[in-house]
Amino acid sequence: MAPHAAEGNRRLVLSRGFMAVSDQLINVAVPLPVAGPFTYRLPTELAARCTIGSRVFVPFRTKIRAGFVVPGPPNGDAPSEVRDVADVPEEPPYLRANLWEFIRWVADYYLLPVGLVLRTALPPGSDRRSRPWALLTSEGRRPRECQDPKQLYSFPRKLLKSGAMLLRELTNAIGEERVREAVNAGWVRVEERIARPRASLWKQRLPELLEPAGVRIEVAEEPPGLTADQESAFQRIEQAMEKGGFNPFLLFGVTGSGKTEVYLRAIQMTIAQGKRALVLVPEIALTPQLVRRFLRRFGTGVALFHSGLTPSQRLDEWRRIYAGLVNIVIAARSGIFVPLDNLGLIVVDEEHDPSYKQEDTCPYNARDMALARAKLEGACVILGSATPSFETFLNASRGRITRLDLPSRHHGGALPSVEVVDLKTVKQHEKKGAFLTSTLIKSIDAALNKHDQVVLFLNRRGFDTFSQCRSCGYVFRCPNCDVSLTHHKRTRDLRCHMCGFSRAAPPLCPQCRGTNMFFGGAGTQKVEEQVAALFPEARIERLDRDSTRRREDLEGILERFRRHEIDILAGTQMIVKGHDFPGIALVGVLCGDLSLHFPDFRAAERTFQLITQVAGRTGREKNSGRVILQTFDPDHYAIRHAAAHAYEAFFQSESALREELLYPPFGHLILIRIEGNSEKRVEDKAVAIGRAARQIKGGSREMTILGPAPAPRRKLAGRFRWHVLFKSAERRHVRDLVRNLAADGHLKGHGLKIVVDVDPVDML
DNA sequence: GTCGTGAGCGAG
DNA sequence: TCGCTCACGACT
Repeated sequence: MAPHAAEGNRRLVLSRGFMAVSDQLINVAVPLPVAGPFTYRLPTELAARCTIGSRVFVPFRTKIRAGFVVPGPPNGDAPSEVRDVADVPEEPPYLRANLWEFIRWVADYYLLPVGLVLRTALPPGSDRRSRPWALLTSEGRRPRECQDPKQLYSFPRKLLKSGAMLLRELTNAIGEERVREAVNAGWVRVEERIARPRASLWKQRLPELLEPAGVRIEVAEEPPGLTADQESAFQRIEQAMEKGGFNPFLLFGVTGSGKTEVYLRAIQMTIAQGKRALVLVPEIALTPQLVRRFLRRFGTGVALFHSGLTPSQRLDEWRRIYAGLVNIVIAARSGIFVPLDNLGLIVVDEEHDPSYKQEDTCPYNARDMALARAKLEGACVILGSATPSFETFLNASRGRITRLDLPSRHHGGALPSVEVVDLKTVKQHEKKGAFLTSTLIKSIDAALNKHDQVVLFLNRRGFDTFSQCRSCGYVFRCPNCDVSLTHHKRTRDLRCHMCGFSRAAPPLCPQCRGTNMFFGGAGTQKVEEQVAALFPEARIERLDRDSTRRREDLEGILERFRRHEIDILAGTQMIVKGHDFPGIALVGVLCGDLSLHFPDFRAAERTFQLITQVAGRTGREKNSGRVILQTFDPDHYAIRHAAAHAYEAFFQSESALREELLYPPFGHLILIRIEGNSEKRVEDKAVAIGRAARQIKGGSREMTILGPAPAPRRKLAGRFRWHVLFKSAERRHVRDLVRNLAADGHLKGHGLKIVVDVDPVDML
């Protein structure tokens, strides 16, 4: 039995350890980018506190490190001499079998080593490793005055007193040479030691976790009544939940249709069934309103889990979740791995948001994995959006996901009318580089006269998009990232938006020594400035990554806007996220097609989503919502359909293109991203992978190999990037190709980072 | 991720 | 000829 089961908390009671009859073999997964699990022998004396899911300390290569006992038969490839588990800390088994099953599923789907997924899934501090210690031998304790004079040096007091110290400390104290001599003389011996976590850690902190201080929220508020649409959507969910099992829904509701209330009802139902709910939101820091609403409704049984927390806060939340002290978890994408047991519902809010996709060493898409996890756990899923991702909508139209519509706004407001302004026909002096046309200026004026609020949206940040010499055409570029630098007037410098590089803005062109440097273009700062010049009476604020470095800045600006202490809010994509402001009468999209010409097949989808979302900021609760959509490309289908609020028409147009080119979800993509400091080596590797892939492919017409090619952002944060893209109508073809490449050792290279990105989202 | 191993080249 | 650096690949 567990010697440390927390009192009054049945969930933390350890199940009986393994039978302690004799040493037995167990499987251990280590949180490293290696495949696994590995087989170890569990000494009899450790068996009692060890069970499936336990953290164990095992010798792994030269170190002792943390691993996790996982179910399954011993590894068939294990050598005859397996090593012994070194220690088992006294704590509950961390890794429940269902979470492990999910981790394995993710690893398999994304072709990742299971240890890597395990690492991303674990709470902070669970991965520990041993360090070498210097131990004083009995020989070393003996007085040795009459020996060789070289041996007369004294050891640090610490070593003599306690008989052990970190090898590193000893080396610092007496030098590497003397340590070596002491070891050779047999006075000191080196041993790997891992600090055992204090058994009290789980026990001690739990009572305070049961009653988190200072988080008490006022009693749960009474839910408001539902509209007819909300009611019928909820009823479908309710029926499915009564039936139980895996049930995926797309909640397709226009902006302001009250999707959140449907989530809240579904969660309430989940809790009434004695189950738990996981709510994923794109960027928790950007949605304080949503979080507050959940806390108001459900009180203290809510945990927040996101990267903005400190490691110890994260661990505390993780423990509360693990211990079953919360019924609801609101989390960013990494929350897909929270140890929430008895899962009845997963909500993915704004499911189209690209931030659900993690791009770095462990690429996964939390939205897709929400479906996978719900399926494994037999839970219900609600994917909510006003502008569903193309993939989700196609799944819904194919009947794999049940579509629920909220076609009207819950306060009876109409969708705003959108007026398209063709920037091609507008005179240059009107635009002034800040895209302020006379139509827009007149509309702002009219709105301000009625004491209404205005939102101006520009899909870029900073003072300029770039800075150019008008004489010779020179453009400042980032030496690390090869993108044009942005001029910031306040700090009078040029900055790279990719890596943060900055340099002073010079008065002369470095190429032709001309004085005609042009810091033109448009950014939110410039917009703010010009609008301020045009409307000196108006209270104007800027909302972008620069003006909201800290989270409080963002909340402050949003709060003041809500209280109507700001008349005009100019901002970038941040403005698009689901903030609910009733008083916005006018939305100006300064240049709708800035996102349209990215070298990415989702550019049209993204543009449609951005315009639709920002347009949806207005016309709530009032009928007077108005949108001015300025664009150089008014005939583009993404712009046209966004202006007409015609999601399905957009979907049809996009469908034809995607199907023809076999883009997702008609085709399946795997991107191999190769990154490194030496472009030559990166390129060589990319070429080698491309060649090997074509060889494996042979004459097969089942798939397409694109590239190798330098990535659109060829240089990012000082590293060169190339990629190779595989595409096929059937998923298994590209998967098999990548597996073959990996088996032949093509997907590793020294000094290179090679990432296999299944279902890539950001291909820049 | 990390570290021991063996190949490859420089100082003695 | 010893010894250093660097790429490789395996980790139970």
